[in-house]
Amino acid sequence: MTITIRDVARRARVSVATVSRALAEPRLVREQTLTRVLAAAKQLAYKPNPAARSLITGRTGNIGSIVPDLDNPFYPSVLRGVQARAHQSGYAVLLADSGEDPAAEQNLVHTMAKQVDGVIVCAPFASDAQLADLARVTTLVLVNRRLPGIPAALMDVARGMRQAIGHLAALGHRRLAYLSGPRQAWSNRERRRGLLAAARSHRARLVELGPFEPKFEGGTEAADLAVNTGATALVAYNDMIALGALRRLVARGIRVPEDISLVGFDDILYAAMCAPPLTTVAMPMEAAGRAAVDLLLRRCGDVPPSADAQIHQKLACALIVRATTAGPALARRASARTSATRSARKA
Amino acid sequence: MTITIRDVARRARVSVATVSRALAEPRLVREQTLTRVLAAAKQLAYKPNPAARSLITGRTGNIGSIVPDLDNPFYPSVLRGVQARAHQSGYAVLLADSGEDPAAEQNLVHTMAKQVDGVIVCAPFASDAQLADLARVTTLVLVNRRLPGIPAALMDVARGMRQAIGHLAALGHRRLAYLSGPRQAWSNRERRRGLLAAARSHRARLVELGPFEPKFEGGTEAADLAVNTGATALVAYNDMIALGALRRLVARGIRVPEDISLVGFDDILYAAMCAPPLTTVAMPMEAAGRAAVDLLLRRCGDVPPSADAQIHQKLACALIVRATTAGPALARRASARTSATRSARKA
DNA sequence: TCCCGGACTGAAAAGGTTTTCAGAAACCGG
DNA sequence: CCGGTTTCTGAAAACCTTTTCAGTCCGGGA
Repeated sequence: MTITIRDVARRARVSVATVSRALAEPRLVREQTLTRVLAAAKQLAYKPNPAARSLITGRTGNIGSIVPDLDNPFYPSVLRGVQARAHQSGYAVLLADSGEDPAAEQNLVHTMAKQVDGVIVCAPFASDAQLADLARVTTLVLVNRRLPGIPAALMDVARGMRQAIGHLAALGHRRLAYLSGPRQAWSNRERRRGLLAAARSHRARLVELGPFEPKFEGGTEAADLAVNTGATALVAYNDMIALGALRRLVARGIRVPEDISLVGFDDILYAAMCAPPLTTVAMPMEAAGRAAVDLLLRRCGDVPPSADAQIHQKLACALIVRATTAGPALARRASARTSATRSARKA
Repeated sequence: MTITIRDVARRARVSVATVSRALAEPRLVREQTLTRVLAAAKQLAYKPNPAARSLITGRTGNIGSIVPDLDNPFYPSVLRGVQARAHQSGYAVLLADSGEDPAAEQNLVHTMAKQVDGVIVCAPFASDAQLADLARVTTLVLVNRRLPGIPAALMDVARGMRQAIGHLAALGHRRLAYLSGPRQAWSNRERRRGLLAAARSHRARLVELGPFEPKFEGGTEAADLAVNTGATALVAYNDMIALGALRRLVARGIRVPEDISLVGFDDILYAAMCAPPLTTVAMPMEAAGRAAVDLLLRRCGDVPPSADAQIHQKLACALIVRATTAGPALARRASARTSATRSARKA
């Protein structure tokens, strides 16, 4: 039933070797035979069996892709980039959701290893050692995580933070609060570091709150704590927290941005959809996905290794000013009217 | 370098056949040999080569999964279910994004066909004929799409719509507007049908608007048209449109739900996060993903086909009442104040 | 005329596993 | 102790492709 290379060979009256060559390296066969083979292949709708091919070549044409949580809109966006670029290069994508569990991540990579040419992994929680282990079992590319020796698609978080804090400082904010994400998360550490540096250079006071779960609920919790700190502007670990905080602030009658400013991080789809639309630092998630694939294919030797090939690719972030930031002067005036911010000033 | 079944055989001093049996059908080998083989396999960290295996068995252990757009939060949720269930059953998931293009869908299925045991596809736009074609090239399972003879994970949209309209009718609404999704989309046709039936049985007047792009922008457009129809309640094709409409209404000073009620469809993550939180019909997306995998594995013969096996699995939807619906009495009073709704009443 | 090289093609090995078939070993009742 | 099962094991075929190696054929130079 299933049609193989022998069928094509028979129909074109050549050997299987010739068919293989005609399809893989056309310049190795005579013009006349080539057309005969191609015609036969087309008529029979021949599709090479990838299992047989990969058995002998050792390559699979697949790329693994591990994300911690498909419900976090950040990752589907990365995936989109991965998927698009991979398909463009003739690769298929194997998807796995690790459920934020580093142990599961390990397992997934191990089981995947044999059926992919490499793995792209978003692993905010795994330890450096764990990742180093994984790099030993397969070709690994990280997204949003820097580790010496392992290729990675990174984002210029420091610059994004500088822009965000610069924006707030320019508006006149001097007292900031950071709504922290999970303490062990690499990206939280990195964002925090960027924030600290930026705050220092702008001589802004900064209090750190949290850690909070990087979800909507975490944000509502964060908001309640933040209003008591006297901060005039809040910088959230990510948009989910920011969105939760936004909603909670509004629910408590604290106006954004009049009473308090709010900056998110990531620029997920909803950041533009909420009311008021969220000022946030846009992370180039799709581009990161594409970059990761490029790095991977370069590593796999599919692409000739050019001398200037970096193993770390850093992508630009950009602050997107929407409607949750404004000057603190308004906030001070307004605070006389809401008990929430009044008590916050006392603190 | 790579360690094969022969290495295990040699170390356990048995034949490769025995190793294969020990790992696949342990009851076929003697206790004593079994432990020897298992020990050897473990020591060598032996992992069978899936290519070699699938070459001979004809099965791949992979499930293909095609979604039209990863940016629509509906699909990552489905994917989550697919992924979880598949992994649970020892299958890997091949992901592809068709970009809402039925032609690309065809291609993807064809290229995937050889490396998967079956494909789960969300194809709102493909024609029945196209899908029937695909079912001929591989084992196909549809999500959210009914077609005779092809297994599918469906959702009880009609019931969801009945609940939604019943809810609005109970609040006193008699004039509804449907913010339609893409005309060719199967789910739009189905939701529209459910809505028409429900509206009729509640003797509510219904105007149809659109079609709109099922995105946030489509919703803003829809809102502008809807305010002129005199409808007191809006039912949107999906949450993205509803969210867009919500934001546009609020921006125009039309209060939701006081001036106009709004019901979404899907219950994507953001539906609970916006302000006010969206009343919507929850679609069991993750459950649908799981159900699709179950149907697929049953079709593949992995699971013994029980007599009562349905090829169509229908999952329940449920209206989730949040804060965008209220009685129209308020709306009427309020309309005197906003020119938008005043002009709408004239229309 | 002969030899050499290049262009093209075919036979066969290799890749790692499962599965069939037949043979060996163990067991049982007689 | 023997014939007949039953249980267990091994050799080898099969899966489909790529790739190596050797060969054929042809033209051109000596």
